[in-house]
Amino acid sequence: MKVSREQMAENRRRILDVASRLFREKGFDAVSVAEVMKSAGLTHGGFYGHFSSKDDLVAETIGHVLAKDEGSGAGLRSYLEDYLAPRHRDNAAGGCPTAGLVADIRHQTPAARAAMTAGLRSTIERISKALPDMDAADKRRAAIGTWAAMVGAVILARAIDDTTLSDEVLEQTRAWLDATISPAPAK
Amino acid sequence: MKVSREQMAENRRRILDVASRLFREKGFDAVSVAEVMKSAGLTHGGFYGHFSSKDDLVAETIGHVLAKDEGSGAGLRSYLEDYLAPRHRDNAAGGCPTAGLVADIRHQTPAARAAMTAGLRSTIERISKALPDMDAADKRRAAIGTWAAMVGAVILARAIDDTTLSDEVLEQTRAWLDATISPAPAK
DNA sequence: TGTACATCAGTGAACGCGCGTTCACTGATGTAC
DNA sequence: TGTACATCAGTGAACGCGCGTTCACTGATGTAC
Repeated sequence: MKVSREQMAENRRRILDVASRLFREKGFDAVSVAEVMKSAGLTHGGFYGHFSSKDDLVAETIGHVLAKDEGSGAGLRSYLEDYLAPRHRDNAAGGCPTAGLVADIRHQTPAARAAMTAGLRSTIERISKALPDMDAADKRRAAIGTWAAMVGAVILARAIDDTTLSDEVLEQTRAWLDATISPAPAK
Repeated sequence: MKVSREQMAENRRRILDVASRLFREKGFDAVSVAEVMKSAGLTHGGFYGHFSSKDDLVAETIGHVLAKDEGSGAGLRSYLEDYLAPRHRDNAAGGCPTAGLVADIRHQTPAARAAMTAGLRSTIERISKALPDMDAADKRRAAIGTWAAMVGAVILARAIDDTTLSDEVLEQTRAWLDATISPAPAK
């Protein structure tokens, strides 16, 4: 049966929300169109009224989730603390879309890669602005290095089988970044 | 037809070599058993004489490729230079197994995760030993942070659609790590 | 404002396809004599 | 060392299954009067 225009827009939003969680949790390939639609409370046949293909959903989802992911607003130090935490590692579905999706992007369509590239560009700029006083070139360098280490550490920690080592990777990376970001903030 | 014992052992080795390249290039899910066997010069039916399942191949491949990946032997600085290079980014099939496979491991069997964890543990130790003089705790911290940034940077660089930004991520991470590893090596 | 009907969002059965896996068969290997 | 035959690595057709996608249908929406 037909639904109202607002209902349809809300359905589309719910499909994207649910897809972004499922994709982060399981990866693009391991999530079926039927699973996304069922999780959104719909049947799979209606999918193609909203998206032209599963690839289209993937690209739209990346744009959708990165638009929402506008940082905490708090300082870089507390951002690091939340990011490099077991809670974040264990919550891929609700966690950073970059950490959850970036490695899979290599095998997706050009539209999906473009959406992810835009997200990465803005994240690097956001981190750069949050860095303490240094000249612009140093800020950009530190922002890129810091972001690479953050994403890398969460990906490594999620792969590791052993909680002790996994926790250590997060905690040591956090301590190391804390130290390198401001070499002497005193105590 | 039956083949000699040595031939069979060589076939198994070739399957693992070919699988490790294909998995790094396309990801575990996107490579079929038939594709691996064909690339190894065999037919798909013979696969189950060597491995009990595709999951088994995945786990065996990780052990196989990590056993081979015994570092360059050269110094850490030249390792960084090769690792954080466009040539490495563009050669996922022949590149670092960690950068190529670690993000996918989350969705694999416990055996596969255990093999990857062992590889990560030994890589961290290897980097730790290659670091210049500092006390043991600092070495381990720097090794973990450095490794996270290396893996993260290559994964980010491979996701990015824009060569300029991708090159920049590699180069800035390299420069940043170079600077943080030895704060004042003079010139 | 109230009615008549064209529109179209969502339904669910059905499709073709590629996947992992199985199995009856083949013929070279390698052992027993 | 040479022959006879049991073994078994590899072959290729076939299987069941889940996937992305299509389509005839339904019935609430929202527009024309």
